[in-house]
Amino acid sequence: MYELFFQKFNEKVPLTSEEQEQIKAYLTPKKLRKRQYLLQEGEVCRAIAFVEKGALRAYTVDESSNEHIIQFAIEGWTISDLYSYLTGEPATYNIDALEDAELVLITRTAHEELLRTQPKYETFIRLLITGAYIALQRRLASNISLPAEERYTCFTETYPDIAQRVPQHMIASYMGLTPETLSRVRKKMADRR
Amino acid sequence: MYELFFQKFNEKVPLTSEEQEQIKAYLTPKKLRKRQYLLQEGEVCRAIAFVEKGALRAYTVDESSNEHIIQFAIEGWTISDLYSYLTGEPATYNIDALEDAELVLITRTAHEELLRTQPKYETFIRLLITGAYIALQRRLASNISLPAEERYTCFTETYPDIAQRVPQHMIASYMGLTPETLSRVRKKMADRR
DNA sequence: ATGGTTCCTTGACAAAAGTCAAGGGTTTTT
DNA sequence: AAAAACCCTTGACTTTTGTCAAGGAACCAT
Repeated sequence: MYELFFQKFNEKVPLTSEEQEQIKAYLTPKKLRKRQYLLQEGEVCRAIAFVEKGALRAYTVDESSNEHIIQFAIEGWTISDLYSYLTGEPATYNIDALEDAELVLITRTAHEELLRTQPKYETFIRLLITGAYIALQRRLASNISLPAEERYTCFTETYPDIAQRVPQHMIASYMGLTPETLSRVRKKMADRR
Repeated sequence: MYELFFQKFNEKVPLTSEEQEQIKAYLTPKKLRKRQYLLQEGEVCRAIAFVEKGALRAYTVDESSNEHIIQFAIEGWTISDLYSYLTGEPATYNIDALEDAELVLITRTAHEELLRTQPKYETFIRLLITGAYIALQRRLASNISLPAEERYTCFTETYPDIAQRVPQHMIASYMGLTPETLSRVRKKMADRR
């Protein structure tokens, strides 16, 4: 159940098996069916979810009830409303499963205990967030400086697995485009070959 | 010289004065004149810069030699090409001073020493990056889901100080707009009052 | 002081993206 | 097996944004 989680953990910070058992005691497994919510806007985000299996997304809904996809997460990645998680403020994101999923949850209390007692956990989290920050900065740079087509190419090259598993209209939303526009961009690309 | 740096540090992680002196020994002060580079694309980013005074920006230059502003930093904030800093890869950003500036540099070697020897430093860095990550996620959300005008309003409300100190065309670039478009957006807003 | 940047604005036009509406192919549900 | 929901595509049209060009104000440097 925790294989991938500890694989990723060990890649960042090697653990002895005692440390691993110690940490494991704080983790909560959770299964989610497709379309089930992990978090709804307005609730407090109680856990960081590491994806062992399946796919999830985080999204907002605006006044015109358009969905805007903030983030995808598949095997090996984490997802949460970090702001809500850390501050206890109501979440602004919804998170739900795009496929049946198996998660490893780090609840807020587990997080705080682990930070207090296990220095390697703090290092792990620091590296995790640093990686997420760098990835996000790339995404933002591509968003403000590239035209739609290059943004899409860039996305499919960086995340070929997500591009295949997720409906196109969600990818459009992730890139800040309408489904129609992405459809046309793809057509134009196809016509050129 | 390090007042603001340690003020911010203590807000996140309180330090004894011995700890503070210990950390201070690893820091490097640096002054920068307006228009001077802190980092040029292709170099390796050797330091995280904390701004004690002044204003800086990070930006990329594309094939058509358009500048795209990735980040601003004024008093109390940090700036760097974090990816280059951590991996030693050549930087993809340029960083320069928009006003005469006083910086506190954390060099890569200082960073590693501090991580090894001073647990509170790791906590400080973790909180720093977490804050940056959350801010970036907000910026991205506003970028993909809001029209230009609301994005601009949101920016000026969140960073009124930056909005006033920085040339408009840089703010346009930061938001992924041309200077002309931002100028028109502002005109439209002004006409409505 | 003056000549040169830099910065902002405006106009006319072009390109990109959004909106609305319809249709058809899947998959899911009942 | 039929109905419903979902997803993608396409067309016609509108809105938003970008591009190119010009001009004027403010700031700088010699």
